[in-house]
Amino acid sequence: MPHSPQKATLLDRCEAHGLRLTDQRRVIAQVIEAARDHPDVEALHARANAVDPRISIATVYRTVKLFEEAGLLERLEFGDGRARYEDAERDHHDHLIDMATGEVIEFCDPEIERLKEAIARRLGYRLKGHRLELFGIKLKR
Amino acid sequence: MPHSPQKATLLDRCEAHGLRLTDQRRVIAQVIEAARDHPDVEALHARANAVDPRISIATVYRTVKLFEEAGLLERLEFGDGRARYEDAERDHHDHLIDMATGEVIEFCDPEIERLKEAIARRLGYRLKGHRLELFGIKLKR
DNA sequence: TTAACTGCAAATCTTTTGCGAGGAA
DNA sequence: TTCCTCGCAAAAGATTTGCAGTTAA
Repeated sequence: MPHSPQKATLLDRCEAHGLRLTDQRRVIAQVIEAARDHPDVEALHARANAVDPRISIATVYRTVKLFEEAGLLERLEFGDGRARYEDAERDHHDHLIDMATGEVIEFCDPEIERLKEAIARRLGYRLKGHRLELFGIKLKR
Repeated sequence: MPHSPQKATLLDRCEAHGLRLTDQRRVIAQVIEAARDHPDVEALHARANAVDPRISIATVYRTVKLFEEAGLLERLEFGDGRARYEDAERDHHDHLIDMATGEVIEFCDPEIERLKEAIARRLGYRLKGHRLELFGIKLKR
């Protein structure tokens, strides 16, 4: 079976952007890449500290901001007052938040993506970013 | 020409919810209803103070939270760290944010609304809330 | 070498809350 | 009368920043 094309690691993309690679940034990038959820800064700091306890939370804040400004990370807000982050290189998707449990389900619908583009164009804009969040309650059975 | 059905004022809906009507809440409700933009708490406080300078910002925070929990207001987040509010009774719409100017354009697309419902259902959820924000740059010409 | 980066602690910003006084029902 | 609400000021939570020492390139 064919395998999907290898994507550049977050670390490689940092380098490609000319960012200086420190030990701290290496660890933080690795933690983000390994994440299968949507960690906030506190969670990233905890995970990074498990690898290297010298990493301060200020550095995590500075690093996610830097990465986000470089377009390497996407900042998410689920309405609980904390920012969450995920690797921007992942295939685009939207989020459905389970209002009962806080669980976040990712999904991607090509038709809705197409509509986003079309609506922006109709309003006279080039679409640069977009965010769709659904909030729901699990149906019984 | 026919006129659209009269909607209950925010104040009436407060009363219908059994909320105690104080001078402060009356002013704040009136300010929200008169708003044609998406004011944050600071802006609401400033406008309320223009009517009655005795209204503290703590009361504005408490009131918007109360109104939101009663389902009378919708809380919006445009990614700048401050919550914004609008009357929940207004017809549903989404937002396109002009990344150059911060201007917010409202729109409503029936097809996208239908899709939101369909996607939630497909994932096994009943849709209770949703938020779509497009970020764009104005096309030349 | 040197500009960029880091940890620490203090500062900032938004939002919440304890308390005693005052007001709606 | 009896809670509920208010203003004030302090507290809390998330994020940013000044500073002086450290490090990648």
